[in-house]
Amino acid sequence: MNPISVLLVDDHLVVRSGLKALLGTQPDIAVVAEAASGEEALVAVDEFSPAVVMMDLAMGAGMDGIEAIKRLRRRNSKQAILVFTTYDSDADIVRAVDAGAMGYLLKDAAPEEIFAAVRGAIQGRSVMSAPVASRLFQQLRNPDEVLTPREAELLSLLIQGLSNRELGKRLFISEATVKTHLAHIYAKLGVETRAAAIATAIRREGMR
Amino acid sequence: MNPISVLLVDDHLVVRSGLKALLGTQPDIAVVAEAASGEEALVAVDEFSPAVVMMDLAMGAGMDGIEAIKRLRRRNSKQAILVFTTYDSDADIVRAVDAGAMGYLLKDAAPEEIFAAVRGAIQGRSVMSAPVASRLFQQLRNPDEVLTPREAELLSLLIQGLSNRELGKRLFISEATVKTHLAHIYAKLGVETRAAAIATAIRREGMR
DNA sequence: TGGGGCATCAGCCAAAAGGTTGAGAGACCA
DNA sequence: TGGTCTCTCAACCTTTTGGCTGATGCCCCA
Repeated sequence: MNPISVLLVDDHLVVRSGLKALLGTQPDIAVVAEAASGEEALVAVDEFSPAVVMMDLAMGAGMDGIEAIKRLRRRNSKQAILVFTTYDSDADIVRAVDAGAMGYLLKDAAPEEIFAAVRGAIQGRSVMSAPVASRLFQQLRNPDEVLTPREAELLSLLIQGLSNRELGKRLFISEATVKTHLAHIYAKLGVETRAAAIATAIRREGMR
Repeated sequence: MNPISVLLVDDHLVVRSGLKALLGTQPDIAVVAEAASGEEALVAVDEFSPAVVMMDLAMGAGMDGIEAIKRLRRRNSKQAILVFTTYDSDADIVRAVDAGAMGYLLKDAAPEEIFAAVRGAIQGRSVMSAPVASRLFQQLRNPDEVLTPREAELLSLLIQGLSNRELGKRLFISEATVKTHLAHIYAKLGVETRAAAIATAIRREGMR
């Protein structure tokens, strides 16, 4: 049986070589190529046709991981794509799955978890880190936590640091309405203050 | 000549093993121990007395890198401490240098840069990544905008969404003092509200 | 046709945050 | 030794925010 060929995509050299060293301990897994950006990843896939692509999402410059996943998917290529990243933001998870990722691993995952994900990927099994899975389940269980379009619009201005008065002017609504929306947003985000909402939104939701 | 003994501190296994593999290519550098948290780092320093400690700042749980650096410094230990982290926020840099770090490297640094930093560290030379250096230079040009260590510490908690009361409790100071610090931070960041400060800090400073 | 969700607004009150001024203690440095 | 910086705290006042209740109009859809 041939070993499973893997392409590593991460802009950090140390992460790539760490992952390579780790995967190298498994006889049935072989790292055949590395890439430091989305662009490089596309080229490497063409050249090496790996069975599995392990992809970081946040790449320093150029094409990010999500975009790279989308482009790979658009080619009808048969690689299984695993996201391997540091953060488990709801927005990132949703976007990655939507783009066509097969699994979602966090960088602090145990080695066995990583091996299992690679082996599972080529069999069409979806493996994800526990925190990631629990976030997904939570979203399924609590659909009420989804922001309405107007709330999302307000939130996107809120995280710019605007006051209630400014939000009202910008959205052509009264301060009272702003406060109503904010109360709903806080409830959905599970916070009590505007400061926490901003912090949570920027981090957890990946908003900028 | 004995090789330079190095302790790696990072909560991510792949980063540790990547860094270990990288440093292993240099005959004059030897990784003698690894730690996954601040607590482990303190124990490992006692046990192995490394010449250089490479420390991540954001540790998943428990004591963070800054606190670990402070405690090492308090012991009069002679280790040179290098920060090795993903982000180059002004506040983190200020806090790390203040805590007693010898150098500040980013995880996407070139191997040569990392080797040079380790070798420089034991000679008392301070080596830092280019983006970090340029931030420091910019701070030198605009000294009025540089946060003091205490302000940086406060800001790092502020962007977690804490209230004034919580900030006070966490830092063992009164709310009055918190408000004084906040006023100074706002002035330095060029904002007027806490919301804007959080938004600015997270974006401009790359803070998380 | 009657809910239900969404967006809008008002008023009231309590809590939190922000602006200002002033001040003391300790560190550092010229 | 005097000046400057940092960190600490207080009192006072204004503005902003948050919590609550209740209400209207609209649209969709069962």
